[in-house]
Amino acid sequence: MYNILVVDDDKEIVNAIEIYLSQEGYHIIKAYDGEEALEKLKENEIHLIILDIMMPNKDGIETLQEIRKDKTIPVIMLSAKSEDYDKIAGLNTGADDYVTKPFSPLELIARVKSNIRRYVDFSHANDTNGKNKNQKEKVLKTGTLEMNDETKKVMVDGKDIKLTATEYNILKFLLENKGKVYSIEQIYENVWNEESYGAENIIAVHIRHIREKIEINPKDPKYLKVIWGIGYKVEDIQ
Amino acid sequence: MYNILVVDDDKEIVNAIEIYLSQEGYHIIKAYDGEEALEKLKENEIHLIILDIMMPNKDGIETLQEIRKDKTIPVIMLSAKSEDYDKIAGLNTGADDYVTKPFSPLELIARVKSNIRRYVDFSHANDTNGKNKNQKEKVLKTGTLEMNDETKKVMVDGKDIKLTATEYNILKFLLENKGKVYSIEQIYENVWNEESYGAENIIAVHIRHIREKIEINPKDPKYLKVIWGIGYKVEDIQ
DNA sequence: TCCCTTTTTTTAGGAATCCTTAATAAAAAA
DNA sequence: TTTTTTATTAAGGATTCCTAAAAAAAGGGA
Repeated sequence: MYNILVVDDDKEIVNAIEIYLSQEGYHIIKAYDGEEALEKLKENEIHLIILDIMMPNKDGIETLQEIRKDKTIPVIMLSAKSEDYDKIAGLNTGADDYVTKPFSPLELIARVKSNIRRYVDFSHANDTNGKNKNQKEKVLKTGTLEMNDETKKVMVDGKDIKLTATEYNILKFLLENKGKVYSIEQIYENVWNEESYGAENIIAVHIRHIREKIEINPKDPKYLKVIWGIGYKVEDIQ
Repeated sequence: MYNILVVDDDKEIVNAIEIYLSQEGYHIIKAYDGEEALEKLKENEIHLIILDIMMPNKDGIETLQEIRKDKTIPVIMLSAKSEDYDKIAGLNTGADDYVTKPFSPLELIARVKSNIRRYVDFSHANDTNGKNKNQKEKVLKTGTLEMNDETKKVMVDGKDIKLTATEYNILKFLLENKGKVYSIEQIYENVWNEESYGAENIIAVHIRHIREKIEINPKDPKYLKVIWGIGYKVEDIQ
């Protein structure tokens, strides 16, 4: 079975997580600060890490950066509700997912399962060719539209495009899944990490802004297309 | 259908909740304190729990902690007005959601549905073999008719077909069950997720539209056939 | 901290597209 | 032929999407 490293200075939370996840058949290894986490990571074979952001000694973001120097295992960040700055910082430094406290046990379980599945699926899928798919593709591309997720630069026809954070995230999500059609709800839930609740126009507005920036003729989009009654997609162009 | 355990010492509230939720097709099991709740939980297969925080004998938080020792089903906490301390305490001890009293029936129903959708529908689907059973086959096919449910593309003889959302859903339903014959009522109920109520022509109209798009000769359909007096089917062709 | 700028969300109106209804025609069964 | 069932057609009414602009929130610099 899989070993999960749980890192949080709040012992109650660590214990609670242990209860939830061990019921699902995972084996839990605990750490209470960043330093300890790095030690445990060396000593054990870990398949996934749950990492709190606010911690003494070495906080979650620093710890994550250390981890990422030589590991690509999935990391789920834990952050207190309102510190969404941390969310972004965490995600930009290599987290695979995040969960806000207080969190629902089932949500945590779902995310753990999903991240493990993705990780395991990918690592089995590509023994043959040299490229490691665990390292997510950093440059996303369709037609003449390019997005470099490391530098956060977006280009169309070789020209720089300046997107806002939200616009970037929406485009990134659709570009990572180019060709596939997603409903407004799905887009919202994937980009905001929250349940969508009547947030339909928000997407429409951002879509329009993105189109204004990446499309030659926003009224007849080449990349960001609507599938009437179903959702949106980014066209997959060779 | 789903069984919901409702726990509150106020019988009126329990009865009110029963009325709301049974109208939505849920089966309600009642308990009036924490001890009773734990008993009912042992005796029945419960899919979701609605749990009041303030109760005699054993309060909601204690009860929740007991539950969490060996169950991971979704729990929605009920808390009086503004005691948001309880909310947080409840969530940190493993609640998945909470609703404050007084609550609107619609809000409660929405949260129940959302929690069941997120955590119950999917959880049992992929235990046995590697493949997720909920993940239906992505590409549906019969003869030269192909449907890709990820890209929402439909092709006949290699040519793109543009269907509307409803047409797509009808064809998808019949294609997922190719060869089988469904009555107009069954098609309506499966595609609209509502009781069919004399809405017979609707299907006929859509069927005609689909035929116009996918059939060479709509009057003598090759794929979408009528079984006179019984219903429609999509022919299963190798 | 406050102010200014930028970004995000909300609101509202209009436009495009699709769904449903209803009426009639055609086909199959009785 | 009569009855029942399905097919066809066309027009409102309803959805869904687009657009603009203003309000609200977030970010940045003094």
